[in-house]
Amino acid sequence: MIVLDLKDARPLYEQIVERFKHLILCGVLPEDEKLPSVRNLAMELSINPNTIQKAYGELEREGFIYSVKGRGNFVSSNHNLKETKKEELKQQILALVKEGEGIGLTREDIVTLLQNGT
Amino acid sequence: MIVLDLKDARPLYEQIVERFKHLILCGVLPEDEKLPSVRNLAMELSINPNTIQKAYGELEREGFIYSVKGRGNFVSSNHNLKETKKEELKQQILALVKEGEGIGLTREDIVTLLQNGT
DNA sequence: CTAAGTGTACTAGAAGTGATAGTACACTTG
DNA sequence: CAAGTGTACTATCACTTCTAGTACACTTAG
Repeated sequence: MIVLDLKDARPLYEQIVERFKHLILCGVLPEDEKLPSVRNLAMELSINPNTIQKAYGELEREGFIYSVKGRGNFVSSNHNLKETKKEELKQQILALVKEGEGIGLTREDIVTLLQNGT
Repeated sequence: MIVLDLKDARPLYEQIVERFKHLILCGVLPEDEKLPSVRNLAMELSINPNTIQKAYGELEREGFIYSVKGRGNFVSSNHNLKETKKEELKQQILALVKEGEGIGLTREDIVTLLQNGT
């Protein structure tokens, strides 16, 4: 379910966070689905349980999952998360487009890009 | 000319590199313009000369500037750099759009975004 | 030629972050 | 009760960033 890239410059816990965010936003992990336990996932990925805990802590802080002592971590409702993520993506795209305008990349170029991928 | 954000999570040398890249790509710094000397800029920014040297080394490695011993660092020709940067931006935008499609962000949404900024 | 300014290279150390290792405790479930 | 779970804590190692200081070769202005 989770794949790590040790050659990636980003920290392991960050990769785990991002991977779970994606799985949750795309609906692969439905609401109230139980995530792998801290110790299980650590075993599976051959990394330290503390690293998983750090990732889960971050996911909880950002509202993607909720945690129940003694039972496990579970997926939160993802409707609001989706809308937030959509807005975030739009702002990121807009920022890139604006950066491009400074060096001669037109909005027509972008529309063309969206149409045929070049 | 260069402004540092100490609260930024990114390393100082990386901020310097990005700032100069922007100034060069946008034409603020024309071809063969002389950059501030390592020691001068370090003084001005109140940071260590080694940090400037690291930034200049990176800019040279990436072809944005060239260095002449005893004289200084100078801006390279920026035509190819611009084209490369444009392609890079287009790929980044495309990647974000594809990510958005997975959670229900349509290409029409993007076109609307480009038209009126929302 | 000399002095000042320049790029470059190197070592050393402080501080912060990421990851590991190990332990401990409270809670839930079977 | 036993096993599995989340959580918290300390200690340690490795790596990166940044600073500090030194040294040397080159170019230019005087």
